[in-house]
Amino acid sequence: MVRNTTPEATRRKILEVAAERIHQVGFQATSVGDILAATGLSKGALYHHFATKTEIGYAVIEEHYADLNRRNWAPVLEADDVFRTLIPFLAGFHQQICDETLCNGCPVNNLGQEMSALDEGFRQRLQQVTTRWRDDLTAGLRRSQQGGSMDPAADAAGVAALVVAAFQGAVALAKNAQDRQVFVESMASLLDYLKRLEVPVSH
Amino acid sequence: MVRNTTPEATRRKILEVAAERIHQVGFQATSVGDILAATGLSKGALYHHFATKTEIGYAVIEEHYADLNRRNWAPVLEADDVFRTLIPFLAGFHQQICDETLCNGCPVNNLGQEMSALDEGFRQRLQQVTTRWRDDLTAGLRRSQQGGSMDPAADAAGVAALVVAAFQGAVALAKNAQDRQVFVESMASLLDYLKRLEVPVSH
DNA sequence: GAAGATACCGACCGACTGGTCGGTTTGTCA
DNA sequence: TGACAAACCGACCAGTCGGTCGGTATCTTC
Repeated sequence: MVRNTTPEATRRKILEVAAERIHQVGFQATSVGDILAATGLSKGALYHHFATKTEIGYAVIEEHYADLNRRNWAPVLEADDVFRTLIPFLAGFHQQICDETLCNGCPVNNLGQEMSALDEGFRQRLQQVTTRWRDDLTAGLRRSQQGGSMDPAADAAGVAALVVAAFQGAVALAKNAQDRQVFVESMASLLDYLKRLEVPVSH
Repeated sequence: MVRNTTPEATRRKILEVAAERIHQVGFQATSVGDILAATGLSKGALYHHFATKTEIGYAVIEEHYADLNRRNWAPVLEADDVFRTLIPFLAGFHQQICDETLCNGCPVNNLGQEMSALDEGFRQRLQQVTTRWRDDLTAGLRRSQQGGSMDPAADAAGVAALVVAAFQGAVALAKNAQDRQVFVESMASLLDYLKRLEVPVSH
């Protein structure tokens, strides 16, 4: 037996497998035994790194889903003109995402619907991810309003809330229908709205 | 012991309790024992009326959630001018719904996120409810376009998809945040969009 | 009023769950 | 080199779950 010199790798492996399984079937339907089988680890190893199954769930949110969400939306949130970047981003989103990912739904939304009523720790962590996402978008849209690309009369916080709600809702619809078409349709109308908030470039 | 002369009442009781529990904590977290305790029935009675726990879930969707959704949206979907009715409906929705219901989320969306990846029967039944909702809304909007109240250039199916997606997403956001404010904000922006699709009444 | 169906009872069952713990191997450091 | 801790092993445990089944009481039908 070769002792693992980087126990951190074991921890990461557990989290990776757990994140995938949880995304696919949810937290409750993911058993500790499943994670063990998929990693090839023993129960002792797993419970050496995590005190409970719940803590694995927490860690998955904090160390996987939070980053995943931020990485996905980074091109928008870190752009100079968030509003102008948002439009082509949403328009092209359905092409950059594969069927499998879309049909598994948004991990944050999935977990939220499944767990937030059952465990306050889940709820708070998931809410934090969503709130940050929405806050960052709001701040970006405000900058675009000041920069003159977005209608200053619009409520930036409201638009951000709608974008997040519509996005998550559309992914959920597509997941349930197992069909990306409804996602594309919803986003098309959202884009139609956003374009109406666009201020033409003046010279 | 007094034999129940209306066994249908027993069945209804089971479904009522199950629907409430499932709405609150989800299907997996609702145990048969919970339902038994809440109804005061015996296990034998329950399994006399339903073959499996899963079938109780199916029946709850078909006999409770489907109707619930249709009843809630009937004022809009059965109106003469669906588009014009939709706007005040959405604007007033957050007042007609109590905190508890809003914070439990939409049953259809909750169950969809939790179960559609686990059981095809759940997925199909839930999809049917959502699809019907969306189709009815699409048809109504088309009528409003023909009637002249809604911009005929807009894509009715897309707008309907956005309304459903944004609505479900906004409820989910409010549930996770345990705060109706984000729901109100999202709906306000959705309304802003819808108003832009409104054709002024001509005389 | 006998026979059979319906409604219901609850003790019991096997499967599976998350979690424990005594033990073993391996690396580190004095 | 010996002591100690970290990493890991896996048999085992108590509890819960969905589901079964032999039985009983009540209603209906002939």
